[in-house]
Amino acid sequence: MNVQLFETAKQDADITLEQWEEFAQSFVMGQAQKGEILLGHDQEAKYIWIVVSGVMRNFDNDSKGKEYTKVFRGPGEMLGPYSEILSRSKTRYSIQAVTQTTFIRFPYAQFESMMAKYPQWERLGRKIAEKNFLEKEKREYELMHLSAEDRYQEFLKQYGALAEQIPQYQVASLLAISPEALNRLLKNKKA
Amino acid sequence: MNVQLFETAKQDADITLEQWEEFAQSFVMGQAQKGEILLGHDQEAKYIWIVVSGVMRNFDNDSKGKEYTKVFRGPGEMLGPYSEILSRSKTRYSIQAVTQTTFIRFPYAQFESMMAKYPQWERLGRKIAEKNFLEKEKREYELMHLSAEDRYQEFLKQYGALAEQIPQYQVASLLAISPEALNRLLKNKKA
DNA sequence: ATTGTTAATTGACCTAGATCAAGGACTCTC
DNA sequence: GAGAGTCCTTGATCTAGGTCAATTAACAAT
Repeated sequence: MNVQLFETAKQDADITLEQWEEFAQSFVMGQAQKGEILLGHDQEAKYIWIVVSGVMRNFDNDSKGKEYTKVFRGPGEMLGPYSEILSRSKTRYSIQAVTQTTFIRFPYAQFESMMAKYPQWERLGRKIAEKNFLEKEKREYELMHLSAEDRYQEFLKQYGALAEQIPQYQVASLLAISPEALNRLLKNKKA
Repeated sequence: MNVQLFETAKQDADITLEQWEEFAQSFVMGQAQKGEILLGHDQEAKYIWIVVSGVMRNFDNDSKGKEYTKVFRGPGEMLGPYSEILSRSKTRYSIQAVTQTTFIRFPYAQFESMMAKYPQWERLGRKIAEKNFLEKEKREYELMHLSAEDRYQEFLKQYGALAEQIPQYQVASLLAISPEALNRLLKNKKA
């Protein structure tokens, strides 16, 4: 996992192995049970998680308890309160283990100090921000242009094998529809 | 305008005046009539615009001709086919002058070469990507959580004085509702 | 095995916003 | 000042998806 991430970093921004090791000093391994909340609402936004195995998600719920999921992440992917860190605010969206997971966690401050020290890391930081931006643009497009059904198709395409590990009501919360609506949509598909 | 942008760049990333001038060599001033399309669908994505006066927008339309606006920009703000440049694809969203405008235009390649040359520019590039990301996250939140009416309130808050210069049907296309729906919403407000 | 808990399913009904169609109001231009 | 565009307004009707309520299925935990 660690190795795979380094390879990407090397390719994106010529990160050296020495630098990566300096960075990885801050890594802490951990595990979480299905459903466990790793970062709750209104807490301090400090850490980024890397999924080693399992599925994690970033979600919140409104005043009526309705859930909204921003993203699911699987093995080799990162997630965390990125926007809250950037805007220096308390967390709005929680981080949760969707399934039993193993993860690596590091403080974003460590990444920041790498960026301050090495221009290549600044570049890596830019690439990451750009990638996240592109992801959000795609999402904006889907939310604006597509029907619930078409968003579901996109979901399948994007998440592939991960999709099966995610409970239906959480998928609904990603698509911004009710669990009942998703259920009916699926029923009609089969017929 | 140029001066104001430099000040921001200086503050965000310690850009020096010499560097800024090197960058600004690529600036070309221009004007556009109300409604004029500066970058159409399916063209090569190369340039970024800086609004000097007036209002510009980034929009597209689906197969039925329905419009979708991603963003409006006013004086001192930038817009362009950012995601298309980053993903090296042909433009999906067009750039249009909403009102009579004056603008500066520069090739993104110039910005890229500044980033390759100076670490501070890499940092500036990161800050810009992060800012754009935060904007999209806000938008994702609004599209997922808020009703058309609440999105309209957010629109007023975000765009302030610019709002008055934008035709109603274009505002509707930002909120992802039909012009008729926005009109009714406004009528009910007044009553 | 039995009970408690969480998730999925189904039905009945409701509502925000879409769509279609037809007028008005305002600008321009000649 | 008469058309010709645009844009805005209003009415009638439709529909995707929401909400509420009840049932069943799946899974854990004792």
